Amino acid sequence: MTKGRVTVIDIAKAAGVSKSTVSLVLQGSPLVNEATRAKVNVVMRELGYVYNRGAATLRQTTAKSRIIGMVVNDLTNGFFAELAVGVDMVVQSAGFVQFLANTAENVDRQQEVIASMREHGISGLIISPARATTALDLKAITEAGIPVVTAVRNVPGAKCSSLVSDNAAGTLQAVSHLVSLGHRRIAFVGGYPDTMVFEERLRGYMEGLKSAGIARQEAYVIASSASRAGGVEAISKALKLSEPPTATVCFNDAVAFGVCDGLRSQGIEPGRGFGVVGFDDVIEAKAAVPALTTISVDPQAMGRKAAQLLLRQINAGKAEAEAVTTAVRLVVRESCGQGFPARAETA
Amino acid sequence: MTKGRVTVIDIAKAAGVSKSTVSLVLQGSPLVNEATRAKVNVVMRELGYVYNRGAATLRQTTAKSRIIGMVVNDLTNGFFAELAVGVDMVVQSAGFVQFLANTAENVDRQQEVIASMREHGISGLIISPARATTALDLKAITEAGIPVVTAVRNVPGAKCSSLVSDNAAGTLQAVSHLVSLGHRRIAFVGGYPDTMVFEERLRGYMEGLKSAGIARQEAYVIASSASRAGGVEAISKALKLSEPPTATVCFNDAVAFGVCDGLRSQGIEPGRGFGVVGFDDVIEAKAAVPALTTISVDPQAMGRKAAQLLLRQINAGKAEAEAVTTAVRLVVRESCGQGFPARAETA
DNA sequence: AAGAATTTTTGGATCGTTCCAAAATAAATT
DNA sequence: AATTTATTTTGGAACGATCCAAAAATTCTT
Repeated sequence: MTKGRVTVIDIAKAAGVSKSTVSLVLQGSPLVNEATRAKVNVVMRELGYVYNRGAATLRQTTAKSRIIGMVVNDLTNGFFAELAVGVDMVVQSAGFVQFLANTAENVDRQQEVIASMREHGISGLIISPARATTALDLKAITEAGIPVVTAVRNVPGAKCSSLVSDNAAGTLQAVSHLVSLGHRRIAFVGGYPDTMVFEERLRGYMEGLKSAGIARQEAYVIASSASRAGGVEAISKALKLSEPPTATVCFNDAVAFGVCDGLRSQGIEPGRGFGVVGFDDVIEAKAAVPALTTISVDPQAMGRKAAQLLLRQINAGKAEAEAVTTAVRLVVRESCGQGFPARAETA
Repeated sequence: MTKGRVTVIDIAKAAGVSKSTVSLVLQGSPLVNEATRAKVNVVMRELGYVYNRGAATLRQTTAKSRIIGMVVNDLTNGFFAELAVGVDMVVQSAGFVQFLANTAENVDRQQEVIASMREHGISGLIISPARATTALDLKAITEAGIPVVTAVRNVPGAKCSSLVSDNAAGTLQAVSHLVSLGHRRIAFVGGYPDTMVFEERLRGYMEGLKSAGIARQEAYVIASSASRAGGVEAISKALKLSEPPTATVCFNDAVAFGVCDGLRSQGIEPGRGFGVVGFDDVIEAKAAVPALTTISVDPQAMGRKAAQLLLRQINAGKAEAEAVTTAVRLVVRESCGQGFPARAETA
């Protein structure tokens, strides 16, 4: 409408002050007289002024763009979507905006988006790295002094903060729970063995068995894709064993659902004699039938925590790398039933 | 390390050319001699130059920030996460980055994030609006000449392009399918009646009944929240009717899953005599047991389409509002079984 | 070899903001 | 009234890139 966009100078002219004064108002400086502040604000509203943060960022040597980058390996997965939502929540209320990019586990794409984000001058980066990410991939950005927090998965050797859930503690709790219900033939199913998360969850499972005095059985560890389909596939293998398990600790909830599906297709109802425990506590876990007993990670809370960690580092100016692990807890619902052997079912 | 960041001037000095030449190289101009271009590129790499897109955008009157805004009402919902992923795909490969913000159906928050995005100079906006959004909420940004595309839900009266799936056609197909299987008592369950999407899907359902010569029954339309829990709730109401339905067309897949849960808890196995059809075709629909017959919307494809539409408008410079509806198709899987009354089940 | 035509390079000026040092104004003190 | 002190306001000069018109270097003509 009015040629070009409205700038501080237009405001200044219309309000009868200098551009410097307008700038002062913009930053909420206490130096400016209340009356003029009010006048300037009115004029800004009237002319429909919109702040040009790019120009501001350009000038300010020290200050930041108020943009944070969020890179996620698989937004299609509810867990990571929740993570992003958690980040978004605190980032938004701190007056930042988030760049969000999905890498679909593709490291090249990941590098591209990080580069692109840097061109836009992000003040910090939260990344749930693609599977094959190495410390080298993050070197450029960390060396530029931009605070980086890895979430969910960490990148060994990278000079940045990390936030991972206490995976081993989780599966250990899961095993103990199953043991307390009387189970002894407990399998660990699902997940890709070459990831650190798999390794840690498996370790917790092993420890759980050991502390219960149960001998470890090679055949009870069944890898598969970390999806519902993977769960179906894995449980069908498990049930073909000469001594099939009576319970499974699953790599994650998606796998656990698949396990339930697979059990049902064999005429076994999960939660009645057969115990299933998941990992992640995704939203559907509560609503499923039977409701899934699982290890709660609360990805949204994790996202919030990651964002807080990052913002703290941005504000501090100095990025001291911290490694934080977030606690995890067993949520008992219905998928492990009343114990094993099956006790009386109530109506 | 080196004091401050590396700028074109540093490059120019180090390469023995003027900053203008460096700028030309940056834009891939054909005016510059191949030899010097190579030299400049080498120096840029050596000094670890990163382009400052903010500065560039400031100067260029015409050009754009290469940022697009993406505002989503509920990223926690897999459907919208898929939508965002679709947008991200084409946006990324067009060399843009996306700001992504979640509004959690909160219009105030939505307005804040839009304002914030404008300050950052987005070149365009894709929005899946919060439920209570009105044309007024989008007035400021559309009037500023920024191309806007609404996706999934549209905002009546807003001067922007819109992309919605053909909801009525979808439920109509669903009803026809159920009718062809022999069903006559078909309910429509789930969803909030005050939304346009609900209205359209309901309309398709009505039309479907009508063209099959089935009388409409008030009691067979059962609203509920558009979630799994809502589905459980709605089906339990439906089953209490004196003449309970033998099939349901569900507002969306989440509701459909809830319906399946609810049926099972009453000892009815979905797909064996009782037909369930969903809407959306979320990722889990295929993997569920029984696999869900549903209307496929392919949110990711929709996201891609929305992004293409937006980019076209950004490139055209002029934002001619278009209303696009994307086709929808019935995906027959297992949740309607072999027909009604139940035919022979194969092993 | 001189001029014309072409290719390549180049200094300001500029985008919209913030910073700085200094000026203008108002209030308080002698 | 003349200072001193505190409060407000203000013009340039940045920030890092792009644009423009014009200069410099190169190649082509005759």
